[in-house]
Amino acid sequence: VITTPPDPAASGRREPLSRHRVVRAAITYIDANGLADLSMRRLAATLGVEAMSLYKHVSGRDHLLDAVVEALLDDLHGDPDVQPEAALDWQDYLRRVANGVRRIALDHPHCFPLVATRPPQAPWIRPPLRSLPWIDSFLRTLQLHDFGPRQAVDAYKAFTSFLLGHLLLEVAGMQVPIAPEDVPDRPSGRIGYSDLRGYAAIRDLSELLAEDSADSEFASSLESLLMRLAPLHDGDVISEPALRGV
Amino acid sequence: VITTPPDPAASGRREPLSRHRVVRAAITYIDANGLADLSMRRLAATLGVEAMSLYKHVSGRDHLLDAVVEALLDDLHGDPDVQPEAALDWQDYLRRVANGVRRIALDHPHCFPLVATRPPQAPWIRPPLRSLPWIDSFLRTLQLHDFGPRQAVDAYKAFTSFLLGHLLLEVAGMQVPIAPEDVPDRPSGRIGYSDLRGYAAIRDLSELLAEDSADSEFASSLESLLMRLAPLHDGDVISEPALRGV
DNA sequence: ACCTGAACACCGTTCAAGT
DNA sequence: ACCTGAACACCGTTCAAGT
Repeated sequence: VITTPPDPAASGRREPLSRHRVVRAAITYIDANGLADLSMRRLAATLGVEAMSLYKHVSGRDHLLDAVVEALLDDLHGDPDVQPEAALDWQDYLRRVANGVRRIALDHPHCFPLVATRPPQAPWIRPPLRSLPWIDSFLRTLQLHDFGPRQAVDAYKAFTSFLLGHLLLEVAGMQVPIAPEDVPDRPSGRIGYSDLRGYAAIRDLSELLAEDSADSEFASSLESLLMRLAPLHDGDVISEPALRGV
Repeated sequence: VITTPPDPAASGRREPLSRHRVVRAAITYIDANGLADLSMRRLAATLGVEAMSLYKHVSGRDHLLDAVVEALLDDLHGDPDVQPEAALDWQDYLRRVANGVRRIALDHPHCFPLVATRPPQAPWIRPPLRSLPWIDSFLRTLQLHDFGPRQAVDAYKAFTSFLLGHLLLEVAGMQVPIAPEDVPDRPSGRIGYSDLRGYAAIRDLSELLAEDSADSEFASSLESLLMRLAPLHDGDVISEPALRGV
């Protein structure tokens, strides 16, 4: 279960255990063993230290999990692919951000539920685009591309709903527990073909249901969102229906 | 913290504590005290019983939480508003189901994260439409309204993504913890206006961001999804873009 | 048949004590 | 200054014992 052995006789045995090192170790641990297995005691063991030492750097389990989320978002925010300057137009920018967030989800499937579901620090912060730097550059970039204030905010809302729904379901489809606290293996209670007696519609469509269409689903749903946002931006694409006031 | 007192001298003191009663008590407890506060011991106290008695009926905390989800979905599945026969056409059916699921979310904001994030029992099951009866009637109803097998499944996927993203964010915006395990109150770490120094775009748009547009956002995004699904159904509405193959 | 007391192996977190 | 041992108040879960 332990990922890294306590590092008993490594070179610099007394590396002073910074906050950064604790958070990084947590990400590694979650990626390897799942969120359900993470405890302060076990994480500490990974670092060759006792649980109580962690409290000098993270002030509690909850704050540690928040720090994990922040670290992942900061990594992405620094990615050259998602810099406003890298984008040709606003559609290109949204595609880059969308694919960047999706990369977090696919690279850290055990961590993503945390990004998606940790309670935001303010009611207007919407996962998964949930750090102040992200929200600020997102809004600023759209306005740079001629979105008005209301349009930029509407786009933020629609875009985050889209990302959250798709990516949480994509990660769930990888059979990673979505709920942070969950047990990773549920050998019992798993539904098999034989449980579908009485559910003819499901049985008839079972191959289609099981088909992994996450890639094309994500892409086409994103394009559909871009089309929906276009009339927001300027009236030249489609006049009906407007996003507002339905 | 305790909702219902242990019922010390009520009429039928020896009501025999069925599975149904345990699950119902759990829903009541979560609605009142939040998911974070639910423990087997505390729930038992609510029923005037010791924790160990619960295990005769629910086989563990995880199964109890699954049973809560199932109960909420079963309630909705029995609602006359969402019966296939009640719907005028497929758009009307999807609107009814969407609003039904939204009602669960708004009536039980502390429970909904469970519906959204409990690991599904099979990879092709997509929260929040996650019970076999629901999936079966959903697919059957769409096919009744001339959706082909592939179109029905695509609609299931797009519809669930839409519901999950919107409703999870709407509930989060009510400041209910999204993550099942979380502490409900975080007095520290809450972002206020003064923390926005350096984030001019956020500060400029703060009233728009804080505006509660959940109703219109849900409605207009739903209409947008219906438009997107229409060409799937038959070619008569819009020819471009098709959902598939983008 | 139904419920419970006591116990087990864990948690997160605290604080005075060690080095 | 940094880490730890021991302790506290909890968990979920088990099992033999009570009624």
